[in-house]
Amino acid sequence: MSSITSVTRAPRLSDEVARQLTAAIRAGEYAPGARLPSEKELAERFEVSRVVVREAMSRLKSDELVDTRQGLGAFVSAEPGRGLFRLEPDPAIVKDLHDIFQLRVAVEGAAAGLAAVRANRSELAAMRACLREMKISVAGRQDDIEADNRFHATIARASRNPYFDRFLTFLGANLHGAIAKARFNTAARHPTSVLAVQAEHEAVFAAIERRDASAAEAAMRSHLSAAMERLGLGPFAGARS
Amino acid sequence: MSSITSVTRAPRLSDEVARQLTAAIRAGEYAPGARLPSEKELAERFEVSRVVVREAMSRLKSDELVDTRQGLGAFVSAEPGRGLFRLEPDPAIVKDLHDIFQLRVAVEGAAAGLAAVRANRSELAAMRACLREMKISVAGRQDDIEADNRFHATIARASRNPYFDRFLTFLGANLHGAIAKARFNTAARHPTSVLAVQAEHEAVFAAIERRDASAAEAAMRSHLSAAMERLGLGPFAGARS
DNA sequence: GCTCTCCCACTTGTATGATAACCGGTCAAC
DNA sequence: GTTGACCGGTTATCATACAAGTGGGAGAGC
Repeated sequence: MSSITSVTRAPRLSDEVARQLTAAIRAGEYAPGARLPSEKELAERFEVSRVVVREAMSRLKSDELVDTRQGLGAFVSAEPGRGLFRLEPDPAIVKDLHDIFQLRVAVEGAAAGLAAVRANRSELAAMRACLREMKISVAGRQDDIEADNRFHATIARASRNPYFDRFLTFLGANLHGAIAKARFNTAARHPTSVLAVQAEHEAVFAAIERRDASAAEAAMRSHLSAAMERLGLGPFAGARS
Repeated sequence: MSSITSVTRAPRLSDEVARQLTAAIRAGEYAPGARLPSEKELAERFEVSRVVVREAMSRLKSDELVDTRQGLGAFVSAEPGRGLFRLEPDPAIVKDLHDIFQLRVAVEGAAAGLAAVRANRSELAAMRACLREMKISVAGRQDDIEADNRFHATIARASRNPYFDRFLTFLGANLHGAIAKARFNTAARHPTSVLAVQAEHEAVFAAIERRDASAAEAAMRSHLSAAMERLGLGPFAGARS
């Protein structure tokens, strides 16, 4: 085993200043509406130049944490961090992964319910096409992740609620890396699960096709809950009793 | 009617540069992984100083749209805007309001289901206290928005999933202003709804207290769906059939 | 004493020029 | 062929200056 490791690069000063200011505001050190110290004073306090402070402030402004007015100063927003929902990059902790996935189960379940009511003919056809593709892969004992993702994305789109769509895309992008890793780790232990997955997908689609919102939601939740277990994340605790 | 209106303040240059760069990246003008023009070149192109460009870049970095490396340049992220979910401030359009509220119904319903399984004694007590407070207000034909919000927040917390909690707080903050406005507009038309609201809240709590996840979820959805209708947003289309 | 105006100190916004740190490539030296 | 010094280009940081906006206080005018 070699002790060689990638070196830790010195973090940018503006990153660090932004981090500390964000933390201070979130901790309530500066109440909403309160005025922050001037850029000059912050620069002295952090022992950096004003440019660095300004770049940090620029990020806080973009996060709607503060609002600045020329000649007056910088003020903490009335509702800090209101227009923004952030997820830590690459949630490595299993607990976090479980919780985020749980959120996805809830939202995508509801999306499937809506899709059952609202999906049009072309969207149903798209889902059917994905199922066909996956079935071919299943015959070869393989999974087709690409068609899988497309199937789920089509359902999200068919909910006809762009916020469901966007939020699921967002969650998907954040879970993607972690899922791939978990899939790799547990692949050997569940060699036959591709058949189960295919059956679950078909159950979801069948419910959507017959316009049964309640069944579609239940089927999607059941599918995703099973997926959670396959990934070693434990079950969706609050599922239908 | 006076023609006096608030003056339009000249936007900050860094805001404008950040806006244009963001748009360009989102439009795919710079593909993921591609290198952006150097700060010097961007400064010349936008006819601003390098400071302005750097402040704009600082925001793009914070949004995880680009990644910079000293000596190399700025590169578009592999998955632009991955760690970030944004909502437009003050969604005025009823359609958007409906869609966002629908998302909330789905998530908060699931949260109630989880709370039924996981809520501890102190959380149940907190919910009970909120109900009592609201009941007092109901007797005086008034609603107690503060206790109402606290009731919902307690359920979110009792889901024991911080992501549900945070996301609902986030949605709540974004809906708050619009809800207040809608409430004001429709208050006169629904003078007796406070009684209905109280009954709905009690149904939610009763289900949570007897640990019935399915009933808690249904009750919460029914409550929020009714709330949507009271606000003139139309029903939650994909509700349990 | 009251009011109005002007001025000043302070703050943020922008520009400029300089230096340090860093990167990839070139090319001579060995 | 490998090494290592060097170079041009890029980001990171700094110092300084000036423009523009704000609020308050000094002081004139009444």
